[in-house]
Amino acid sequence: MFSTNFDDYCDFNDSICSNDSGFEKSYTDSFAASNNNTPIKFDTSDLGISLTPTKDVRRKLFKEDIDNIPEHGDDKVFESSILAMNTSTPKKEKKPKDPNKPKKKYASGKNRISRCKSPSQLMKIQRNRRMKANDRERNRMHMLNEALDRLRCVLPTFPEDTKLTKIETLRFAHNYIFALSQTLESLDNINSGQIQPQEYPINNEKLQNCSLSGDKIAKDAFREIFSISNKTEGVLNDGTYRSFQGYSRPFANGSNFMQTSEGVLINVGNVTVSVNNKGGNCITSTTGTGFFTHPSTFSEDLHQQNYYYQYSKSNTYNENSYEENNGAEREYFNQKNYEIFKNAFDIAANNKKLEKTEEYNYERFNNSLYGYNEVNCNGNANEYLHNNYYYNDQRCYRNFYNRAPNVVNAQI
DNA sequence: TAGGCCATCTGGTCCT
DNA sequence: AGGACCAGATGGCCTA
Repeated sequence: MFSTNFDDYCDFNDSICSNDSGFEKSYTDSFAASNNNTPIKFDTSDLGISLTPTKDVRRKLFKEDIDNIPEHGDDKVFESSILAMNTSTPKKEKKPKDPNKPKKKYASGKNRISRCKSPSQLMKIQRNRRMKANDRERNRMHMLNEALDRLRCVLPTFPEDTKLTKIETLRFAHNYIFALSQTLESLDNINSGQIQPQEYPINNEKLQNCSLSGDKIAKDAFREIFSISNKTEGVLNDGTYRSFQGYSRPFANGSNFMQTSEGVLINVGNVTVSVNNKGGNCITSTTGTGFFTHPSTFSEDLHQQNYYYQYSKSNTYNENSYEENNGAEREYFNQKNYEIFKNAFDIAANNKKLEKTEEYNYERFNNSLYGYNEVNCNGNANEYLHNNYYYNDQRCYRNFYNRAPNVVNAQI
């Protein structure tokens, strides 16, 4: 059988395994091919030596694999097994050789390494190369994972007990960056005076196509749909839209942009970004083909939830307490909002509809205290106050826009 | 139990 | 020659 001395498999130098990989020297190798050309591995832990990784290595090997390893000493069988190793990567077409390229002055590849080497020596070299390559590959993947971890950390939320998958992290980052960039750009336009109050038609066909595709809304698509470059709407005077609601449709006058005394509201295809200069920001997402609401936003204690999240621990609302609690105590991103936010983007990206649940109760809200109607729009003080207060509660606009309930949203 | 996610091994390819 | 990168294969863990 094979040697149990690690040095026999690592006879070049200690640099074979890097020091910073977080792993001890590992050894799992493919020595031969079975009858069906499946690469064979074996675990040297059975040999009484500790060569298996000590952390995060879950790979275990089976006895039947070991049984297929050729007997030690039969170098010809061993070598032919190596040569017969199956390759999983399809071969690519080789580039034509450059006739002007000077020839190498020495033998290369297998011929060179084979020179003056016995088969057993050759196998040692091959194994050590493989070990080094495996170690490098592990380190490379670890660095990639570390980069993903750093990306997770800079996303707006990262609950302690929840971890985005790799693909979720990338998708979430893409959407988040886009939403923020659009917000910044719009704010710049306001500050520079490029945006002037005016109406313009929206390209509903392109908006629909863009929304149905489930693709991420790219900048060009955004401009094409909304012609946002120098057209938007100015501040409304009647307070109708002071509530920071998310829309998947243009606002009442056809614009996708709205500025109020409390911030700005921007429609970006599937995503609405609200930047509130007092009470926090909001990102809302819809599929464009229907609306949906995270069930949790329909719970009876919504009032208390919003009250707590937006206005800290204050129990009553008035203009004074609003200002007083506009400080660091406010919890802008919590577990609940993270899930809603993530779900919103996920649904928008995949064009999925949320299944209705028993928690949907349309009638309950039609005449609710927070229901939105034309009277409210025209300035009923009490209702307006509530609408303003529940700026991330989409229910109150359902009737006004005659749309199905509703959207998912999140406060950031 | 199937499917998703992940870590790891592996050989091929490209480049220095 | 050797390193980086890639993609296929594999098996473990977890969850619905």
